[in-house]
Amino acid sequence: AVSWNAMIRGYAVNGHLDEAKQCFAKMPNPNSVTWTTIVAALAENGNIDDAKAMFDKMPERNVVAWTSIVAAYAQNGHLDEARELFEKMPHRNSYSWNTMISVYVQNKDLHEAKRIFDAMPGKNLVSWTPLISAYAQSGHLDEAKRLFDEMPQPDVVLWTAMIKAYAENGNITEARRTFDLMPQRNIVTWNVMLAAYCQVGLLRDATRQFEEMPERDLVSYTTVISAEAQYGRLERARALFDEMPLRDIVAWNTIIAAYSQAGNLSEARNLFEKMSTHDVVSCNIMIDAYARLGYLEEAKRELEKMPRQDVISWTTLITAYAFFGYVEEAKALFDSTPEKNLLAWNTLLEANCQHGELDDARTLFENMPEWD
RNA sequence: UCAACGAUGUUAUUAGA
Repeated sequence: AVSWNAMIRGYAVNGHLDEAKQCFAKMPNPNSVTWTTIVAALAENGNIDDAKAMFDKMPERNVVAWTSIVAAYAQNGHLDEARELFEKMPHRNSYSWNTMISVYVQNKDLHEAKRIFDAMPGKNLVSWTPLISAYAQSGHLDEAKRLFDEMPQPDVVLWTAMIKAYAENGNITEARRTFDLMPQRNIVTWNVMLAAYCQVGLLRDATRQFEEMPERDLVSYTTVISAEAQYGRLERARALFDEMPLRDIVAWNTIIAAYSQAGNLSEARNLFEKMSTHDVVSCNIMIDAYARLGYLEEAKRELEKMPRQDVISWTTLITAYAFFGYVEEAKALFDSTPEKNLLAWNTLLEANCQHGELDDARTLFENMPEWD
């Protein structure tokens, strides 16, 4: 069973869900590990209903199974169901509690995260780290630091989170001090420091950091490529991209976005066609590449070609239509959006206001399911 | 022994500055 599980997991992490399922179907005696692997894999690919169906079919459900279905709902945006299941599960271990903490943190509900945290018995580093990050992200750097200082034995992950916390709040000096102070660093630590320099536009320091790093991975390259592009140094970005020993989809997306932002649609498209696979982000970048130059039809066609769109695909297109003055078309697109979430409502509302269609804006506003 | 939790890179909107 162990080797079967390894196979299934291998397929799952590489996105080969069908093979994973086939393997599962052929397997003589799936155990609880197998079931949980499948549930998690389904959820990661957005099949929350299938994941739940699997969970319900399980012959027995242990803490791990319960925790993964909780995480599954949360990953797919069903926060309330996640919470409900968390309350309902027969036993909770630290993984379960920690999952709930980071779920609330990801949903920017710091209060609820804190409540779970306070109620949690036997907190560990994994409980503290997301909370500290959340404080920093919401501008409460002092509180983040206070919690950090309370930790007797911070590990690399927590130290690195603290560097990020300083960097996010623009304190590059403290970020660097922390970097120098910590007992050991790993590649993520180096990358965070690298990104910190990039974010504040210290590209010289970033480049030096990049060269001094003990090793460079995909993230290191992509961080610098993106930064160079952002500061208008497209040539350098491209040179780095070409220099990469390996390129993943994020690296490709980054360089394509760089060309798009520079208005070089033909090279963006050229690279897009050279890629072996596209994900939602790649397509969104292309939609934007067309849209920002006013090629709205092409942008729309790109969206329609996508196997499935996300909020960003729609807002990109709707905003572009509105931006170029096609408010009616923007509205039509909005109406064809499968899920009208707050973001899309706001986008359209904004469009109406900008073009002086205040009556429409008011009607829209009054029909919104919620406001922020 | 294999499964579920924390730190890093790419796309839109708005806000901040």
